[in-house]
Amino acid sequence: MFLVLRAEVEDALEGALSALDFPTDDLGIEEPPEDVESVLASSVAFRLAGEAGAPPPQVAGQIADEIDVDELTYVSAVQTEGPYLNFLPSDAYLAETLETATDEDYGELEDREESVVVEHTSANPTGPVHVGRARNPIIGDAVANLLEYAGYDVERHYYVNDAGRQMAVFTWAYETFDEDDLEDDPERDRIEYDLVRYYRTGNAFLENGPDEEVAEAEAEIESIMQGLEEGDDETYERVSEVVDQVLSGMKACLERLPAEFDEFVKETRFMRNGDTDDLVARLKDLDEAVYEEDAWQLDLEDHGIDKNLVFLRSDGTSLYATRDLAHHEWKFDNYDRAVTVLGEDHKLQARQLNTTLELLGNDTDQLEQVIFSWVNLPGGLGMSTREGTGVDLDDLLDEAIDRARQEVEDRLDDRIRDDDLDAEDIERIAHQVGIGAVRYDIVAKQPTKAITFEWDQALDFEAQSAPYVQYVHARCCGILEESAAQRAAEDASGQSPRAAGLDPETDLAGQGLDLESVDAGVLETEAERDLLETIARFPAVIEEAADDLEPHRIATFTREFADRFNAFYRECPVLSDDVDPAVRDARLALVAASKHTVANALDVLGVEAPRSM
RNA sequence: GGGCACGUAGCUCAGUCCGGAUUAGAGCGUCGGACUUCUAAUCCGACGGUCGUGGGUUCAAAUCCCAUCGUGCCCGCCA
Repeated sequence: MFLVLRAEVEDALEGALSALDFPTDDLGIEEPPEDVESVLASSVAFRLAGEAGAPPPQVAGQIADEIDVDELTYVSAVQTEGPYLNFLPSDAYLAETLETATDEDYGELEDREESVVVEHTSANPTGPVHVGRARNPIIGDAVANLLEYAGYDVERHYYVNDAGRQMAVFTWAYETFDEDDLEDDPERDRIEYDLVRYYRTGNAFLENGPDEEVAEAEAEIESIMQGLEEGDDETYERVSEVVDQVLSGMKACLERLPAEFDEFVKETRFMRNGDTDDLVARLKDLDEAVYEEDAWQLDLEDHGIDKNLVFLRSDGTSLYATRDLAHHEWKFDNYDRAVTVLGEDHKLQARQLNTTLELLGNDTDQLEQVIFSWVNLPGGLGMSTREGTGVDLDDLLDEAIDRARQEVEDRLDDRIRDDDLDAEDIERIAHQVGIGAVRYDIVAKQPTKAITFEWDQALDFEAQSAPYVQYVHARCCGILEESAAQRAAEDASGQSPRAAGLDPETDLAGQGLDLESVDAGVLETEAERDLLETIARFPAVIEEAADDLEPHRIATFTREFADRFNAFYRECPVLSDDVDPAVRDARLALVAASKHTVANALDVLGVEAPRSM
């Protein structure tokens, strides 16, 4: 509804400005501070003061006079406050917001009939997913959800680096060493924890082993890479045995978040189908192509990139970057847009990729990157799979769930709501809260900022965390369930004509509450109106966050929303006996609207919305 | 050395792209309050900030420009 209101205000303002012969290129539309009654404002009078030869407040007055409020649907009045123009919402604005928000899909924008492939995580299949990498699936999943809500047709891809030197090393190590050669037991009973030991042992051997044996190993690794390059089936099978096993374990870990994918795209696919060879041929034809030190490279200096892009090694094998170019052209063929979530260490490669794709004649406007900074351990220590440093995501999630479970149990005695949580409920809540807290903590921050990982901070269940927002959802459900129970009781005693209760799992249409007869006009308190205005903004927040690929804005919204809801909860009883029935119904609709808003906002973030907690 | 990002209360962060509403917002922590009333994982109040620093542009700068300092990342025939 906010989007419609904004369009209406823009039209009205533009009309008024041109009627007064003022320029309309900058309408100065902004959102007013919290203590101002209006939902939209304009500071355009500041800029027009010089031209008008009058002080800004006077100009604002002129403009306000020029706008005929009677012609507007969602604006009830245009007021000036000094130089500012304030647009106040009409009853129709609030009524329609209440009505549309009681729909379960509230916040989902119209289908744009545009496909987007979101590639994220794409961690090399070398071992367990650690916390340093966890930012990628958490942000990536949220970006994909966000685009889906914004009306795009989204596919989620994990690009599997199964052709690089790392995998050749891994394959060699896996085939060469035995269980006896490995120093430690697996840290966890899952395949990637088992196999990563070979990878670590192999890398240590290559670094410190006897020269002669290392040379032999290198020869073997080289032959694996050559085999892959030539499309040799046997080599592919050998490497796949390692890749598929490790990947299956990583997949299981990511599913705990859950971060799920529509497709795991292997880079060997673009070697085996000939795309990489074709691409290399086309790259060689570019003006920027140079042959230096026996390797084919692209000199991108004229395009602002100092570092050459090597696309064919002196031994004739392709590189990750080469195959990624083929990969991206494939994306362009199959999707309207492509979004990639990358760590900041890949920034330069992303620029090279972009520039090269453009040189190859692609329209790179359809390619966007979301860059995030690294997660470090306290003391500035990094996380590495090869070296085995870092916190495993599995451990973080286990710890989060344990702490959440403890929290639920500690609070059990103090609960007022008589819904008797059983063991299964406790486990459910522990999972929803624990994992939700981890995801929220990461997705709520601007990805460009570096994060230092600290247990207590990541697992803080207090305000500004997932549980804070989840609690609002549980409160909504509590009220709706309670109302259902009350109505059922009334009906049983013949006091109420309404038989159906309200099921918080579904929307209100078709339930006992007759939305047609709900009158938003009875919502008169500031708390109610503030809440409704916040609900009204949700679709606009989705749109803006999606345009900029910034899911953290949804998290910011959930906090503002939770604040507003808690104010409403404190000041406006819904089910008390002394509440007028019309007010009660309107407030129930408001609670239902709140529930859908917060549930869907959390859904975008990939955080579950508990019915009780 | 060069490139890119980040620097806002003791701590963790919004706000910065698109400059505007006499006191720059939250949370944590500290201190003090609120559960006979739809769940207190909540709420109310107090304390706490030269928005890294210095210039500039502007009627107006946390926000734009320049410089500078600090931190992170990158500058491989690795991925």
